[in-house]
Amino acid sequence: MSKKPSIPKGTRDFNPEEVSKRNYIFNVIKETFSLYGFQPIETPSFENSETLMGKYGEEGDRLIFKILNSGDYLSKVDEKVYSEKDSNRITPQISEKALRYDLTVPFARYVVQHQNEITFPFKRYQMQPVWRADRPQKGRFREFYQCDADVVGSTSLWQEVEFVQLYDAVFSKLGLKGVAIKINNRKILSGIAETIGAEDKLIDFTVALDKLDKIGEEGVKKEMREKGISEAALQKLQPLFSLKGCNDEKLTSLNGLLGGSQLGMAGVEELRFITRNIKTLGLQTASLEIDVTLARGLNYYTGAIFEVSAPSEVNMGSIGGGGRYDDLTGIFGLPDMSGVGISFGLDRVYLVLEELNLFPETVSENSKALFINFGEKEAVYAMKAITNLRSVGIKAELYPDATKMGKQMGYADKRNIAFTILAGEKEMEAQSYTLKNMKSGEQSQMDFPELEAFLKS
RNA sequence: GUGGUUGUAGCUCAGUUGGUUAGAGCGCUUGAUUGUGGUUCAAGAGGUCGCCGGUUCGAACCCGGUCUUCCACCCCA
Repeated sequence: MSKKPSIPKGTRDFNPEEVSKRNYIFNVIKETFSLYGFQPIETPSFENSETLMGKYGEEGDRLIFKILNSGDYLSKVDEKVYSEKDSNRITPQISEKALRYDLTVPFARYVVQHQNEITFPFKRYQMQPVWRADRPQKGRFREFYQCDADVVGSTSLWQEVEFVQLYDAVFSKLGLKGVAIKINNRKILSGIAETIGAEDKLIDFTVALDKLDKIGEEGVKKEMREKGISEAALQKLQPLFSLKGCNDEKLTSLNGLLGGSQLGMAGVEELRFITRNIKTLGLQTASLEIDVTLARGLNYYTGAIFEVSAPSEVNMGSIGGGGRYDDLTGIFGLPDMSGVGISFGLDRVYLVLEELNLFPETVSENSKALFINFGEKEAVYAMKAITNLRSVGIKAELYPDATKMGKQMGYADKRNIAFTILAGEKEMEAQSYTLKNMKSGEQSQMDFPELEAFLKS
């Protein structure tokens, strides 16, 4: 057993069926991105460490896969640093490159680097794997795909409106009904922190608030107290926990709560614009819900924050997220470039569709028909037909060996090929083919035009 | 990073207080069936019990370490 080869923790192999299903999701997302005017780019799977390090917080830095330098990398290490055995200080000396951790930061780097060639607003999509040195668990892998669409160079809230539509379009096409797109605004979170006098504890405050649906009101309050948020502040926060009703009602309540905060009010206005227009335009199957407890990616979001959760019955966490960041390219020296984007987690969407049995049967990239091999002369006859079928786009193949028929049938059966075609001496004489439906067992003899027409339908 | 969990045939799993030769179902191969698969029947192949070490007359079973699986927390897609 131990001698068997294996793959690293948190990685996966994909069999033909799985790849077909993944491609199906991939294509739906790609087509939708394209339909909304986004254009594809790709970036390298690894970047210079300084491009990535420090962009995702302390936790993120730990999760970045570092690539060891080539050659005698230890010889260049500073003696003193080496003797101290401090990993954090040695790492930059032995590793100058790191695997891509997400698609947003490389995109920011791309925009800054290519700013003179880019026409703004720039709408790009990108669907590539990313790597994180996380401990794997349900729906969490060390190598997984993200599908991102972002716009940079426009502060228009119509972008946010379109992203909500885009989420709705993709999940509707995938047959994932009733998805809730949750939306919040970083400005509201800052505004609340301001009103309760906890600006300096914004991160602690939002991280705790984010857990509301998991640990409940009391749990959140307990965590906030532990982080040093005063009892008076918690008192002021009370209306937040009982925020109810439709989006409009929530916004009205928030207005009251945020009375003193200009920033908070601005956030409310932004949300009002988005929800109002979505209401006017309508959504196919998804719904848009304001959720003030939503607090993701605070490291760079400055305006709207999106999150799409998997349906509650599958227990998967978020399958997509995004938001607006006013200053993403600032860290690379290009200030005042506002951007907004969303991301789909391909692997999690896959797990959700699989669990809910939502993959259409037609995603298979399997052959439509297998020709039985009766020997050399018959194989030539079959190959002529196969060549013609392929030229009109019908997937067909010949069983490579002239073995016993039972074996060839069994092969078609196991590969789930819908039809087998018998072309032996009998058929050759009549210039015909015997087509067998592997599901029903029915057989019928026909000439080539009939065969082609049948397989094409 | 913290806590737990798992590992026995290709797959899913049994395996007694530590005791001869480690089992089942499914799958696989062959045959019944020389132009018919999925059903049935018969026969057969297949395992260094994750790995390393320890305790013991004796270990799949007990102990330690290690890797792996899955799960929760943290964080995230």
